[in-house]
Amino acid sequence: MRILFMGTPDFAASVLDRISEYPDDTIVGVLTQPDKPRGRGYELAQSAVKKLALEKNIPVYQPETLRDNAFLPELNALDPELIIVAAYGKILPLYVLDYPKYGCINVHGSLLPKYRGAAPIQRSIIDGETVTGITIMKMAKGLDTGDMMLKRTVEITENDNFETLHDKMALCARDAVSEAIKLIREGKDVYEAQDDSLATYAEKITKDDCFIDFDTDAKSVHNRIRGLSPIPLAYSYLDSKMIKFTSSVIVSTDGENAPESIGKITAAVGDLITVACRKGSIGITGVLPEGKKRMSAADFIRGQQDLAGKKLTAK
RNA sequence: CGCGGAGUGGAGCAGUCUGGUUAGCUCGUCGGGCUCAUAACCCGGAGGUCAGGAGGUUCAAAUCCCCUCUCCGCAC
Repeated sequence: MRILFMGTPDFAASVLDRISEYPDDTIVGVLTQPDKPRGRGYELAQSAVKKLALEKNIPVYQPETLRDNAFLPELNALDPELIIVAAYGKILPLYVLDYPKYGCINVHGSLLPKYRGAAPIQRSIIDGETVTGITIMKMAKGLDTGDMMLKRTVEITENDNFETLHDKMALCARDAVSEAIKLIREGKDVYEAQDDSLATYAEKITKDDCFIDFDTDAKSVHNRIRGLSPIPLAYSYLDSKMIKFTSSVIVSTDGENAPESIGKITAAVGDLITVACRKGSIGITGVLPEGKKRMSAADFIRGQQDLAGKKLTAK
């Protein structure tokens, strides 16, 4: 089958890595987001998918826009029979969706119709979910609203963070996609409509999402920290400097704390910085201070004086 | 040339603004002691050309000036 792949981040690259190995299929091309000046010094950065595609000598296309038939000439030339989309980051116009004989298949990182949108993996951890999964669906006009073809569940353990869950999801996604391709090839693909009334949305993670409000229970704080680790990382401010948290443990879930002590560092001993939440307290085990490198709580404590008693604040 | 922080014994930091005795702290490490025992405690030791430049200023530079390299945070 002639397959056109569309995707951008790591998650998508993992899927591409798998399907590009199948002898029965040919990846005729890859669409990914254009290189953009990113990072310190505004250096041009290539997407994970682009890097992989270049390694595998797959033609890469990086159109700024697909609208107004902008990609139609290339589409005609590539003539894909199936389009597979995984976190591409652009809306596909109808002329693209309708082109391939077998349609456009999307790999999404949640059990739809829950967590439609850009950041399902992070959001599911932040919300404290214990199960999530991969859904393969036929793409429709709306955002992640298409009819579903197959689902695979993935367990979220208490110690999963964005990275570990992401990796599990990526592995699962590769399997799901290859199975989907097989079903399509055999004509055994069947679809089920989503129940829109159960839909929830996992919006893109913003800076506001990363700020930790300790005025909540310890578990929520922990979920936020792990859901955003190792990137972009949850943060707060200590002595007017930003400090991010790379990992944490729940110290206690009980005990209401007085409003004035919320966010206060109650202890900084060994490898644990204990912070009071509204309910219970959280133990920070890894930090990234502004201008510094990632380090363990123990290292941070060593270099600080009188950590205990200080307060984590909003700016 | 987007903004900013930082390079000091193995680790994390202080000292730099207001140059000047043996470069300090919390750990780690090595040796010894105490102890039924210990990651605890006590004593002692090793380990640094203060990122680099046979640069500049000075009687004197980790500290002030210049150049290079590297790392990092923000923003995008």
